[in-house]
Amino acid sequence: MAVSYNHEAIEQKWKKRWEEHPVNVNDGKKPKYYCLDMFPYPSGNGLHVGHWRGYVISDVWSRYRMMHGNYVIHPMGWDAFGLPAENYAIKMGVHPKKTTEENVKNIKRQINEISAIYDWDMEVNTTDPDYYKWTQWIFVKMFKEGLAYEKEMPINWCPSCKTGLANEEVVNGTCERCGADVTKKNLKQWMLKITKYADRLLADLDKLDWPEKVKKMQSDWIGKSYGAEVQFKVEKSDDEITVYTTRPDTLYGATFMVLAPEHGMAKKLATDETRSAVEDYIFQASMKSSVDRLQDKEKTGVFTGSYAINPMNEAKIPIWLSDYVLADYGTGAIMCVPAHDDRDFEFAKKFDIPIIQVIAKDGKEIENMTQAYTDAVGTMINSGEWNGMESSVLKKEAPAMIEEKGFGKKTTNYKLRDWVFSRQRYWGEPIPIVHCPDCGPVAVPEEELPLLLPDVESYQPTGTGESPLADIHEWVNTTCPCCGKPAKRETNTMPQWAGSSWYFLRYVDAHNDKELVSREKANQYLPVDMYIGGVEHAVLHLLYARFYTKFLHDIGVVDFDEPFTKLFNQGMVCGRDKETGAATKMSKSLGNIVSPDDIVRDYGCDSLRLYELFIGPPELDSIWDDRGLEGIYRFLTRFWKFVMDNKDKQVAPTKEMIKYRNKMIYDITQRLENFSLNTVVSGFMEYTNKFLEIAKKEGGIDKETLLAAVTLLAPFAPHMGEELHEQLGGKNTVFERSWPAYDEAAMADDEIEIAVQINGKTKAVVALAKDVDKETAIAKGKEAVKDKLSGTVVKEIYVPGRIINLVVK
RNA sequence: GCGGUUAUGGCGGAAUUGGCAGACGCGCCAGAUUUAGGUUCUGGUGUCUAUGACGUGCAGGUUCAAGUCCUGUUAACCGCACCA
Repeated sequence: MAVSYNHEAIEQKWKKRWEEHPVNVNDGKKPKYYCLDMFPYPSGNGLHVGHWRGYVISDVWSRYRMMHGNYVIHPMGWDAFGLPAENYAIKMGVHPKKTTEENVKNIKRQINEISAIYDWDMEVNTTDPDYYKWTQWIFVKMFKEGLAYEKEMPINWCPSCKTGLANEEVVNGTCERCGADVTKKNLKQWMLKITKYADRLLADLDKLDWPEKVKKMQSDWIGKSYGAEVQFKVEKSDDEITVYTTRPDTLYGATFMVLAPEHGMAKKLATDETRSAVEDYIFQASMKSSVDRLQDKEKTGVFTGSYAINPMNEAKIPIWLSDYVLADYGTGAIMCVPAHDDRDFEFAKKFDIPIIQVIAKDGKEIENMTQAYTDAVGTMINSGEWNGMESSVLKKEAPAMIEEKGFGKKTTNYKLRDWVFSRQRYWGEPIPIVHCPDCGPVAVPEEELPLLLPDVESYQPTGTGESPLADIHEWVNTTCPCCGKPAKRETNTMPQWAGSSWYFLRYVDAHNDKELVSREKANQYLPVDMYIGGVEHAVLHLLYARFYTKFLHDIGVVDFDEPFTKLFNQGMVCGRDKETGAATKMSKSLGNIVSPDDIVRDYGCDSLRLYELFIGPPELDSIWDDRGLEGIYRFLTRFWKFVMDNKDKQVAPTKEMIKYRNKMIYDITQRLENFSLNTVVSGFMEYTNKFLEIAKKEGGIDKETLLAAVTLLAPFAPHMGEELHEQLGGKNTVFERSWPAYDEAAMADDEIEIAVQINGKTKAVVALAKDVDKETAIAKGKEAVKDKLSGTVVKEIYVPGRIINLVVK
């Protein structure tokens, strides 16, 4: 009688064994494969089963690559700067470093429960001075290259977190982290010139094997548009206003102009009659929060009293101010063509401004226009020398024509803004800059890095726009590295994204104290072949990491300029709402968190790993169900028994065993290659059931089939894989074995069951030889359904291996 | 508003190029084992007015044949949101 499945004993045994003899070793000859997880923030809440999902997927994939002869780089680390530790410090007075250490310890313990092949020699922690030395070093390099610069401007400000935010961190006008309404605050900030890379960040998306959705989100975020800048003279003045338009073809249809209230010319354009109204409007606009401005509402505006001259036809058009025009996009001023733009149409209707159509839809003007005609399709009318041209053609040619006339120039624009990089918080990398009254901002010399984050008495953000570091006078007051005179340190810290934008480089050379990463190692092991993580980083982290990589490429640190060749986004694991049955995000406040710790104890790591995959298609959100886990445990028990009961029977392989063995290898491999991991698990169940059936009939199963099944299962349930491999007489580790190969000839069926339909409805099933000819097949089909066949067969369809359909009238 | 994803039994979900809808698992029903419960094993399980008909959000269409293709439409979720 075989020993029954004891997950605890087996898992303990193999965890220990792997610790002594790691299975993933670099012999310097195997080709590398870099499989990366998005590294976690070491939260005090620990991991829940949702976190496990991505880690299990990446580990299965890593082990699968290993069995294809790769040396797999599969590291893990900690993105440990950030607000929760700092907020905890404010509340409890515990140093964030201490909190972080404790959390890392706990989460590392939890992650080890997964039994993934993480190489802890590569571990990095963004809050480790040996690590952030290089985060600061990159900043210094950017500063020296002119990519990091200071600017005073109104930035997004979270009044709750009391810090500035990047555009990417503002979600629907609220703070990405805490949900508070974001306001504007005028602050001197460090900025990173990510816009310099806009074109490359956009163009190189084509090189990436990423979900289309993510590529689309990035390209929308970069938001490149093509158009023209056109200069309009201001009537009775020497001033000119430049507008940006993507529809220069409609230039003759411009009947007014709108400037953002923040536009530099706004006040100047006011006349004596309009001055008070204009100033009032500008003031009101400045008081609105981002949320107010985003809200769907009627357009507001004020006439400045001034007029602009359309350079094409000398037409005099009124200049208005309105907050529907954004100050920081294009030139902050637009020409308005109400006939062909929805927003301009709405504005013109409200303020009774004339509407001139310049594109004839279907060859004629639209009568009683009730909405703008925005397609660039139709013949130009009311457009002087452009009359008769096709709008879509003119749209492309107009910028050059305008440029030729000297009225403006062809240009492109981006929605992407430079990255606001300063945070007025404590728990981040100090920005390594000294402000000297004479020399201006000077970088801390590279040999003085890391610039250590000093201890403070109070972690409380000041709220004034200064970081808590500003209160540490002995730290702030220093000397200028350039001229030696008294100077002050920059007191802002970097955003959490700084450390996570390059960590994947550091893993492969984590202990290098001379360089960020040695060029040899970087080029040998990178880029990342497979990056697995949640879709929530589609723009933030992934865009920043691409930017950093391109910069490091440009300064010669690495030879590649895209960090992540392939990206996979796993879906969330949700809880179920007890009342509605609807899927809800697992959260502490809803009390629907499932902890992996209990499950590992009760069912074992292998069960949890398989269930994380079986729960649903890996790219979709799924709902956790404890009963599903029971089913997996039953399967593993059955599989265990199947192998243990048959391992010593020494049964010679039958044709059927060989056939199903090959089919199993084929199916599992195909599904795995397609990342259809839920059906891999169902495949294991199906084939196990099939083999149990055969074993019952034949008195056992041949050893090669058992070994194939165990080998296939190993990346998914590694402990059971190892143990059964050993039980079957295998030496060392199952992961030394190559992934099983299949023989297509052996898996072919001699007979294929084919449905026989009459008028598309299945009436019978016949077994046909695999190479049967059409006549025989149809004859057999007819024979099988002869009782049900009435009328004349007008058409006979035979699709080999698929179907016989008799069309009867 | 624009863009995307999704919709299949009581539940989670299967279904290369259009080719037997509901694999696999959960749950449920019946039986075996057990003093009993649980475990395990065997069989069954889409619906209905059941030898047949109907069934993949809804309404049409193409086809010998549609979950799959086309047109329209609804709902849920996600992303962007006055970017001129």
